[in-house]
Amino acid sequence: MRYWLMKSEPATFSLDDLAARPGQTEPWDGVRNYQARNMMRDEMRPGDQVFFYHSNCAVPGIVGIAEVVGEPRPDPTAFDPESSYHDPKSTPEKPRWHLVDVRYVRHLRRVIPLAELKTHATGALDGLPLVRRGNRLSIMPVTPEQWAFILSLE
DNA sequence: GCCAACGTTGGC
DNA sequence: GCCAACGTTGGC
Repeated sequence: MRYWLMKSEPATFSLDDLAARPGQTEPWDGVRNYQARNMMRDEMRPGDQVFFYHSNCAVPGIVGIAEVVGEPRPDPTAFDPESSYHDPKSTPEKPRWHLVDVRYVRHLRRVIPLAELKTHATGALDGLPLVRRGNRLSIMPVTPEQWAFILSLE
C-alpha cells in the first residue's frame, strides 16, 4: 500500500464536496500532466491512502484523507467534445489520459498549512515535492515516514 | 493581481 | 534536437 498527496482547488472541488458525493467517491478526472498521469496509471492501487490538499485558497494545506478505490482507468472526459478536458488525441482505443476513483476517508482534526509543512522542509519532510520551491506537481508520492510525520502534526 | 517556476508547443 | 514563446500553476 502506498501513500500519495493530491491537490485540488476547493473552489472547484473540496474535501467537503468529496464527502457529499454519492458513495463519497469521485473520479479524479482532468489530469493532463504526464508525470501525474503516470503515477495514477502505473503506481496507484486500490487501498492506497491519499492526503487531500487544498491549493489556490486562503490557507493552502492538507485538509484530510481519501483512498484509492478500484483500478486506474481511462479518463472519459478526454473523449467528450463537450468537456473542457477534451483531448482529441485520446481515444477509447488508445487512451492517453487515465484516472483513479477516490473515496473520502476523513477530515484531519485541523488543517495542516503549507507554511507549517515548509518549516520541516529540511527535516522530516526533506524531499517531499510539495515543500520544494516552485513545485507544481498536482499528484505526488509520500513516503510512509513522511505520512506518519504529517499525521503526528495533526 | 503579481510573478516565479515549470511544462508544452512549434519553428527552425 | 534546440530553444524561444507561450500558457498554466499556485503561493503570496
